[in-house]
Amino acid sequence: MRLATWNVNSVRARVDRVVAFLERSGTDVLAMQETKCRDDQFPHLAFHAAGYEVVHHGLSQWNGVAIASRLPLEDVAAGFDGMPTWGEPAAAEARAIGATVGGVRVWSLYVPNGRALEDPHYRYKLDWLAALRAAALGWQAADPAGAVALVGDWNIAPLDEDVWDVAAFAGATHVSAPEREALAALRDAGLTEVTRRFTPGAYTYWDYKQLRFPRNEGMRIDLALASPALAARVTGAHVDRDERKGKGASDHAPVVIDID
DNA sequence: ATGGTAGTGTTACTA
Repeated sequence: MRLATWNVNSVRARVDRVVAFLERSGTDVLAMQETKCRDDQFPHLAFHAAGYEVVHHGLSQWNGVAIASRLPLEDVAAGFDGMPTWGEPAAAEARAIGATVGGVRVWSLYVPNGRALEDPHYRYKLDWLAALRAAALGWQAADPAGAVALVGDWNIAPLDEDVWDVAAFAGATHVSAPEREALAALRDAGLTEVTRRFTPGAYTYWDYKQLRFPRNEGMRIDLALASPALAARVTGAHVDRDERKGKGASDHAPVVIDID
C-alpha cells in the first residue's frame, strides 16, 4: 500500500493538482489536511472519476481533513474522543478524521498551529496533543497488535535540523520544548515516526513568502507516526518536492510512505 | 525596509 499525507491548503483551489498527483504517484490512500471547505463543498466528483472514494470532515472555511482511497474505507470517525474545543462558543474543529483501509487504521490530523508561545492557541495545541496521546493509549490497549498510522501536519519540527535556521525560530512555536515533548510523548502509545530515516534532511513545508522554497528554507512538520505492527512494514518514504513547484502549489509537499 | 503570499463567508483573519 502506498499511503501519502498532504496539507493541500484548499482542496477546491487545487483539486486538479491533487488528483493528478494521485494518478501520477500511484498513491492508494491520501490523507489531506486544510481542505478549507464544508462537507457539502468538497469536490467529490473529481476524486470519484479518478477511482477514489473520499471521506471528509469539514465545518467551515478553516481546517478540514479528508482521506481519499482506491481501497474501501470503513469505520469512519470525525474527531477523536476527548479532543479539545476552541473558540467562543467553544466547539470542536475539523482537525481529525479516521478510517480503516486495507486493515490499517489511518488518521488524517491537522494539529493546531499555536500561533505564538503566549497565545491561548498554544495551550490549545498542547492540550490537543495531550488528548491525542490519551486517545492513542486507548487504541493501543484495545488492539496492541493493530496497524495504526497517524499522519498529517503536526505543526512541530521535532529536531533543530528540521528547520533551515533554528536561530530564526528563537521564541517561536513549532520548535519549543513543550511542543516537541508533547509529540515525543506519543511514543508512550507505541507510536514512532517512520519517514525520517528514508528522507534525511528533507523539508515538507516552505512558506509562500520570502522565496522560502527557491532558497530551500523550509521545515519538516508533516510526519507519519506508526504503531509497532505498522512501522515494521514500512519499506520506504519520500517527499514529493515537485508538488511544491510552479503556479498553484500548496505550501506543503506530499509525504509518501510505502507499506509492505 | 518589521515587509514579503496565498487561501477563505475577503476589505479580516488564518497560516
